[in-house]
Order: sequence, then C-alpha cells, then structure tokens
Amino acid sequence: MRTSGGTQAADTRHRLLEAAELLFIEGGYDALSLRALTARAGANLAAVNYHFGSKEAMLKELLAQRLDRLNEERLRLLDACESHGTVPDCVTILGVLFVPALQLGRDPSAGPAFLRLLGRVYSDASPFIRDHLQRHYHPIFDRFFEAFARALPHLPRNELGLRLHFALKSLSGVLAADDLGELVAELSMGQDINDAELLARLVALVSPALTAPLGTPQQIAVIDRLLRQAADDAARTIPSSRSTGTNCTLPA
Amino acid sequence: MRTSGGTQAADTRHRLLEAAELLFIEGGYDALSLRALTARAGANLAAVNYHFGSKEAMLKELLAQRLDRLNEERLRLLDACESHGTVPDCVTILGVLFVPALQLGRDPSAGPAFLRLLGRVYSDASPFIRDHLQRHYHPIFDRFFEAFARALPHLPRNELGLRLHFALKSLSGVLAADDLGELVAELSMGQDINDAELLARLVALVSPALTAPLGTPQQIAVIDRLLRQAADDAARTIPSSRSTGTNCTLPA
DNA sequence: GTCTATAAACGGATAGAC
DNA sequence: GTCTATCCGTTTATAGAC
Repeated sequence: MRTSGGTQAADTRHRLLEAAELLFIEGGYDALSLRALTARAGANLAAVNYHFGSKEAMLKELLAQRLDRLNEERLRLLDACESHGTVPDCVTILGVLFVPALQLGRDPSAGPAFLRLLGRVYSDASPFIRDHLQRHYHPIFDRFFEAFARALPHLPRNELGLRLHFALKSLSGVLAADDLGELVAELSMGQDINDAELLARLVALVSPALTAPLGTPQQIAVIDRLLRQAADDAARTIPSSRSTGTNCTLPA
Repeated sequence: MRTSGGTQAADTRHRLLEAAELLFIEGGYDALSLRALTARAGANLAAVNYHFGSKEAMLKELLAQRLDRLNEERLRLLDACESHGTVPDCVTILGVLFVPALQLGRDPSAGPAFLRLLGRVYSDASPFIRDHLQRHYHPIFDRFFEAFARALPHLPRNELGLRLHFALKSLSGVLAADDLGELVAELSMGQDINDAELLARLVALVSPALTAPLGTPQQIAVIDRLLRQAADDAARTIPSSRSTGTNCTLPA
C-alpha cells in the first residue's frame, strides 16, 4: 500500500516470481529447484523463504495472480451468455473457455507465455499442483459442467464427465508440449489469421468429442471386424510361443 | 535358458519388476524411489543395482516387456489391414491402435493394470521416459502417421501432426487419471457391454477430432460474437482498475 | 533485506563382508 | 545373491552474522 513503491525488496519479490514462472513453464513443479530459481533471478537462495515462506506458498501466489484473472473473465462471459434465460450451446461454452485464454495469451501483463503456463498447470503431475487446482477452482469447474450438461441434455453425467476430462486433457497437453505449444502461440500471433478463425479451429477439434453420438453402427462394425482379425492372429501366434515353456508374467 | 528355472535370484528379479510396475503406475518415474521399491518387493536396497545395473535399466526392461508386445500386435494388425493394397480409413486405424491395447488390458499375463500403465507411460513428464519412447517407438509412430496421412489426404501434414498429438494426448491422459482410468477399466471388464461397442465409444471420441473440417462458418460466427463481447467487457473493466496505480505484471 | 553456512532429509549408486 | 554401511549428490528450509 506504500505510495513510494519500488523498494529493493519488492523488486526481488518480482524477479523471483518472474523466474519461477519461466522455470515452471519449462519443467513443471518438481523440476523447479530453488537453487536454479534464485540463480536465474539474481537473488540469494534464502530469498524465497524470506519473501514467501516456502516454495509451495510462492507457487500458490504465482498461480493465483495468473489463473484468478482468467477464471474471473470466464465466469463473467458465461454469465453474459446465460443472461435473459438463454441456454448457450456447446460451441459457445467452449468459446467462453477459450476466448479469455487467448486474450490473456496476447496481453503482455498476463505473462510472457500465458498459454504455455496454462498448459503446464493443467498437465502437471505433482500432487501439490493438482490439489491446489482442485481446491481453488472446483466451483468454477462445476459451473461449466452444469452449463455443458444443459447444452447436452441427452448425455449421461458419467459420459459427460469422461468427455470433458478427455477434451480438456487433450487441450492442456497440446498447450504444454514444447513444440506444439509454440505452434499454437505462433498461429495466435500471426496477423494474417483472424482471432475468430484460430479459435474456431481449436473448437473444431474439441467440440466433436463432446457432441459425438455414443458410437455409430458403422463404427461398431469396423471394430468388430478388427477384433475378429486380432483374435485370429492371437490364435496363430500363441501356440507357437507355448513351446518356449512358461509364458507367464515377466519372464526372466 | 536354464531348464531348472526358479532360482531365488530369478524370483527376486521378478518381484522387483512387479513392484516397479505398481509404483510406476501410481506415481510415474520420478516418484519411484528405489527405497520404496525394494521395501515393497521385500528385497534389499542394493538388489536393483545388482540385478539390473541401475534404476533406468530396470525401467527399460519393464517397458520393453510391456510395450514391445503391444506394438508388435499393432503393426501386425496394420499390415493385415493394408494388405492387397487396401487403404484403411481413419476409424480402422484407430481401431488398430486400440484393439490390441484392450486385448492386453484383459490378459493377466500383460500386467495387472495394463491400460493404466499405458496411460502413465505416455503422459510421464520425466526426460528419461520421453527419450526412451522417442528412441524405441519412433518408427512405429511414423508408420501410423503415414497410414493416417493416406486416410486423410486433404489435411496438411502440420495440421495432421497437431491433431494426432491432440488425440493421443487426450487418450493417455484419460487412461492415466486415477479415477477415470478405473472407469474405463471397469467398463472393459463388465460382461454386459460388447467389446466392439466399448471400443466404438472410445473411437467416437477421438475420430471426430481427426476428421473434423478446419472450422465451419457457423463456429467462426459464434466465436466472433464472443470476442466482441469479451472486448466490450475488457473496455469496461480496465479503466476502473487504472485507478489503483501501476497495472503492470505481477503487482506486489 | 540480504548474505553465508548449515541442518535434515531424501535420492541413486557402491564397496566389501558374509 | 544378499546384506550392511556408507558415499556423494540433491533437495527444501533455517539460524545467525551483517
């Protein structure tokens, strides 16, 4: 609250958060060591504990500063789409999820590589990150789950949960990938492609996985043929491997 | 090659691999410590280095014993589908990828939780696992990439790569999830649901993401409307936040 | 606030007795 | 082959000088 801001302490704090964001994007939570972090920030090893109390508390603050803003925008947009009793369709809800992410991805004040940070956060395997997401953003997930449930009333809730998990995992996995995250970032930075067109391409990938029918007879027929073929294969190959003796688990 | 098998050494080796598989499924490569591993296997801490040489060598052997068989089956099936100059379509190729995985998932000799192991392997973030996959299974990935390219000749190779990455990430993410992996596993164990029907449901989730058009005009229109709405929102909220002073990155 | 030095715990790998 | 004991690296966190 000091009006005469910009003390050296605030500066160190800032540099630590910047370095933490870059290192987290590069390797996730477990690979982020306080030694590498303070070295890159030009600060002392003890600085993290002095300014934040612990490594976890520091990451909590970083994520809050990045993700809270995103999810506020998302909720605001969803509210706007649902006002006047309107029931938004599937493509619209996906747009509500993606549009603020793309906007922040282009806003320098939201971080140097916001989309990759987003991908990393949602695909990080460490228990701390998973717990933190669950604890802080569960109500927001529920809110969007209900919106999707209204847009896809014919889907059982189990199936909807599976499909949402599926769709969001895939998206975060693509954003987190070192090579492909850059591909999307480049696409989003290019001036020749329209915002709406880029997002439409992403939505076109995710949306069918949500709206698809449970399995068409043609598909079932194709799979059925493959299953019989694979069974025939197995019948031909297993007897020949019997001759080697025990074929049990993990042979030595 | 000893006919009088079953020495105590072979037994310890076996128990170590079993424990390694379980612990790897639970937490991935980095979370697997040799102390926890040998404790669960009822073996000595030094046993891993004696029998395998190192932790990495041990995991290489485990993965080879699990994944080599799977990918041999996949290649065999793909060869069969492409024989006589046939060009398999997208659903067929996905079936070729999924059918052997489901078959091994039901075969006790392929491990107690083969599908979850599969999910963990493909979503593990450790450099060792990623390098090992890249090094051993790159030709198989290329083989399937070319098959998909023939099935979807209208897609640019960049776009196909993005979509394949997308589709396979999502699948491994779902299989690796502690809760949903079990959901799929239970579905695959239930006797009331047909094999072909279960696989068709999975294929129905993945296939549209590969075959979808690049983005329909209707979708673009929906996204365009959302973008304008979000821009209006931002125009209303940003000026009010200006009053707090500096609105730059990571405020203290 | 920032620094040095160090504690306390955990990781994999190894030497040598048995 | 199996075991104990240990080495050496890493990690986070802290105590105390400046």
